Formats: sequence, structure tokens, C-alpha cells
Amino acid sequence: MRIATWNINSVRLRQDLVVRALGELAPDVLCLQETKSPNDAFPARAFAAAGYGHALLAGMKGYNGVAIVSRQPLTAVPTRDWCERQDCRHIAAALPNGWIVHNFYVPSGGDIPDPETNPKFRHKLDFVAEMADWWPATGAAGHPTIMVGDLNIAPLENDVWSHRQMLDVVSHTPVEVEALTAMQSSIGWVDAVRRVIPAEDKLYSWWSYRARDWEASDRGRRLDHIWVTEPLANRIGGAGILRQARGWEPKPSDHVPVWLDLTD
DNA sequence: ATGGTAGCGTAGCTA
Repeated sequence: MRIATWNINSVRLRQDLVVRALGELAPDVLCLQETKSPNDAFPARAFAAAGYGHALLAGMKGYNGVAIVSRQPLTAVPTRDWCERQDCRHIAAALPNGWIVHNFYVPSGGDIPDPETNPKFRHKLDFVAEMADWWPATGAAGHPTIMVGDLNIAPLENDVWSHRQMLDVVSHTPVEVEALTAMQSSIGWVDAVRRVIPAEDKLYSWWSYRARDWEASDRGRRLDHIWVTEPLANRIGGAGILRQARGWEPKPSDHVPVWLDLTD
């Protein structure tokens, strides 16, 4: 079973790149974030033609939006509001084997890492705290469960190009990393990708559009994650990040796909 | 210290 996740930054603009990723990675399930598309405009037909005939959608006009695309049927799992908003940042599905997949798009948090002056940063911290409060009630700890998504936080020193220079940059500040770590600890989530690729290795899933040359400067961050609960921890196989997708023509996403193999 | 790019939708917000 291969699970992949990708912040696509407009699924309609990049539907051909999604089909390319499906072909290259051949995942069983692909989770997308920042689809930026109402559900009735989601390019489901193009993905069905590529062999992915099943999809669950939570989209809206212009912003946010998450989706799960699959070769096999998906059963919707009820979600909830986060931070009292209906802003399409979470969707969940049960797979035919009973495993549950949660797909999240955590708020980015704006530019200033101060919850008192920046409501976007407050929203981000509150969102992650609500996740931490919620997991124990879901039963996920004792059930084979996968959580993927753009969590917009790079928790480890080697999840950013420079730990020292990123300490006051939103996505790697200590308060965010602590919030994410607390959420991880709430039910003992396992960072599956880091079980495969050691914490000593630099690993990124996002490079800014604003760099003159993303590849040469290589100032990336690992913002996109795949975690599993304990019942799946001994099934972790391979994992990887499709770095070359950052250069895909004509218009790449600023994120690249992250994937994980779990033995059936 | 600053500005740099991208998507949506066609101004200004979000990232």
C-alpha cells in the first residue's frame, strides 16, 4: 500500500502534473492540499482516466481545499469544524482494508510569529492544539490510521536549510514545533518518513517560489508529513520525497509529493 | 533590512 501527499497549489491549473505524479509514483492513494477548487470543478475525470476512479472532495472557491484520490473505493469518515470555521482543511476516508486516512492542510500562520499581534499565527497554533485535543477521542491510537498533509511546520533541525537562521521564521519557531510535538505525543503518532530517512539527513518538501534558483540555493523546508499510529508502525516500508517535481514544467507547485509504503 | 514569486480572479488576499 503506497500513500502519497502533495500540496498542489491549484488542482485545476496543475491537473496534468497530478497525472504525471500518479504515473511516476503509482500510489494507491493520493492526498491533495490547496486544491483551490469548488467540488463541482474538480478534475475528477482526468484522474479517473489515469486509473484513479474514486475521490472524496472538500473544496471551496479560491482558497484551501483538500481531496483524496484513490484506485480503490473510499468511504467518507466524518470530520468536524476546526477553529469554528468551515474552511476545507481536513478530509478523512476509510480504505477497503479498514485503514483510515486523514488529510490536513494546517494554516500557514502569516509572517510574524506572535499570536498576540498576528491572528493568522494564533489560528495556526489553535488549529494544532485542537488536533491534539481531538485525537484521543477518535480511537485512532488503537486503529491502523495514517495522517498526511501540509502541516506547515518543519519540526526537526534538518527539516530546514538552516536551523539557526529559521528559529524566528514562521514554520520553524520553537512555539510551533512544541505545538506540533505535543500533537504528535497526544496519541503517539510515528513520523513514518523519518523512520525511513534518518533525522541526520537534510530533507525538504517545499522550496519558495521567490528564490532565483530553488535548486541552487536549496533553501527548503519539510512542511509535508506522513504519520501513522502504532498499529501500523511495524508495517513501514520505503518512503521518499519526489524532489524533481519542484522543477516540473511548465508551472511546478512549490511543494513536492511525499510518499510512504506500508506492507499489506 | 529588504524584496523576491505565485494563484485566484481581476483588487487584494493568501501563501
